[in-house]
Amino acid sequence: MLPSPRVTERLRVTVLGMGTTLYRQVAEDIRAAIVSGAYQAGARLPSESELASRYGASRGTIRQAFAALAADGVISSRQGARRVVLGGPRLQTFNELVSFSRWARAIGEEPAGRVERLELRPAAEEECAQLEVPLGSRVYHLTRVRFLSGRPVMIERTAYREPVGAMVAGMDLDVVSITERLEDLGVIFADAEHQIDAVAANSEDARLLAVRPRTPLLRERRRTADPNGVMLEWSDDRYVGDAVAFTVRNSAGAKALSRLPSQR
Amino acid sequence: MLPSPRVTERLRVTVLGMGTTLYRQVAEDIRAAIVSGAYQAGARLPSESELASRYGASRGTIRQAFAALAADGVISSRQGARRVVLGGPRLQTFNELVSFSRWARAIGEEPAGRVERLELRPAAEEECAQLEVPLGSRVYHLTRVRFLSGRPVMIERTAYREPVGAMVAGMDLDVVSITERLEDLGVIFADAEHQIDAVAANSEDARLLAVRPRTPLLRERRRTADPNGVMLEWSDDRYVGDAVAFTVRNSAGAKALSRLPSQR
DNA sequence: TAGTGGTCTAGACCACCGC
DNA sequence: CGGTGGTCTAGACCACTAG
Repeated sequence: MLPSPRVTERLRVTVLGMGTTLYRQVAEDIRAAIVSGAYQAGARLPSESELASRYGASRGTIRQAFAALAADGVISSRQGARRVVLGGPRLQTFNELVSFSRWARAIGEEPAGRVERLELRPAAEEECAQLEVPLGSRVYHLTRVRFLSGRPVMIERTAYREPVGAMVAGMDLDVVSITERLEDLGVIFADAEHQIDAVAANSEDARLLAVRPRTPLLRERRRTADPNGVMLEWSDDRYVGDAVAFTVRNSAGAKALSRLPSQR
Repeated sequence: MLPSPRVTERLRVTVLGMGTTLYRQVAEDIRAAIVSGAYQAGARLPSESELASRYGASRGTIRQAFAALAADGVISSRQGARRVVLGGPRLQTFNELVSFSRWARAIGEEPAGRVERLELRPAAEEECAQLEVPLGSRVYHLTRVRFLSGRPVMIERTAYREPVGAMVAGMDLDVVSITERLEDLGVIFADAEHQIDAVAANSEDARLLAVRPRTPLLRERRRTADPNGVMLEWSDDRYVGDAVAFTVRNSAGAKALSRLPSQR
């Protein structure tokens, strides 16, 4: 069941701590109650007005909490009826999706990486288009094999736009998570676009991943931008087909996925 | 530029028409202005207060409009700074993602389908789990090859839960879009979960898609639920690897995608 | 028909950005 | 520092669901 906090102004400050907000707290309480099994898939959740009085909050705040859960595909709602719990796997944070290392640790595996190549070279035509830099620009290009608990599962080939490229070049490349290191340096990753398809392993892929040529690989090409929409990186990541899968939730109200005819 | 409607109560009704709401109208206006090129990628959008006065609306309504655009990955926002237009492809509606036919028409191709098998049989263990029906239940199982402009690009193997299965069985199966037909019959598809990975074509896949065995296929396994969270269908769709790709947008605030270690 | 979510208003205070 | 978005309140009316 959901907690029933007695809320006074003083207590609320105590309960929330710094940096938290009330609607996030409400959302987390509901999420926790669902994860704990108190609300099974298909269960009807408390009404907005009940939660509002229970938390001493206004209806708008409770609606913000529900909206956050709906955006994550955790609940559904229809006018006139109570909100309903949807089943399905827990979703990952944005950061876990951009950083292989964060993702690996989140699922209890030990991430590792081996740098294959790092070069500063003129960007290929596709890289210029994806990074939105002029033709002929030079970009840093990094190739790494990534491991989960010792097994090679992915090759990443990433082009970094300046000035991020220079930061990467100046890094100790044995560091496991380049993303986390960049964030320490003040780079903010805010928005990513993932394009997912299937390709056959070429000879380099096969060698680096220790699979036979023509083995099916799951390819994720990803552009990541900062909060102003400036492209920071463009990556071609190839996963061993039976090592990984992507999951997408989408609801009638939230369009996050699209299916594209492939150009090649 | 965004339109500057003079808003009186009377005019607003005229402009909006039936079934529309003000915040949707505002969102559509902004989206149209972006699509038209009036706001390029990276451009800063008008402030909430400016739009509020321009539409004669409250700030909350304008925020609802922006929230809808942010959920679609069209804009980003940070406290203290104007909202910014993000680039990227237009997203598809939920309906276009669940229905192959709708998707095909939306990208200007002619959809077609050839029924390979339709059978009523006991559900496999995985099907029971995915459809959330008891072990031993019988489900309708449909296998179809789908074509884009005459070329076979996908095999769908779909299990329908009752009572949807019976509707499918009673249908003229030469109908191109089963999904649309079901919606005519009152079935509402509200929420979908897509799991995407890469597999090698088996002999049946190869024969039906006219490719060589072991060709890489992009596999999408999809569960679709109604607004109450009741599972309606569970489908294993396999696309020819070079025919199709999926695109996902995700931002720091909206978690829709997750990456999973594969079980098999 | 009573309850519930959907939409909307008109305020308020704060944290943060950029000039 | 002024402007902006983030959070929150306390109302209101309507459309829809469910019993």
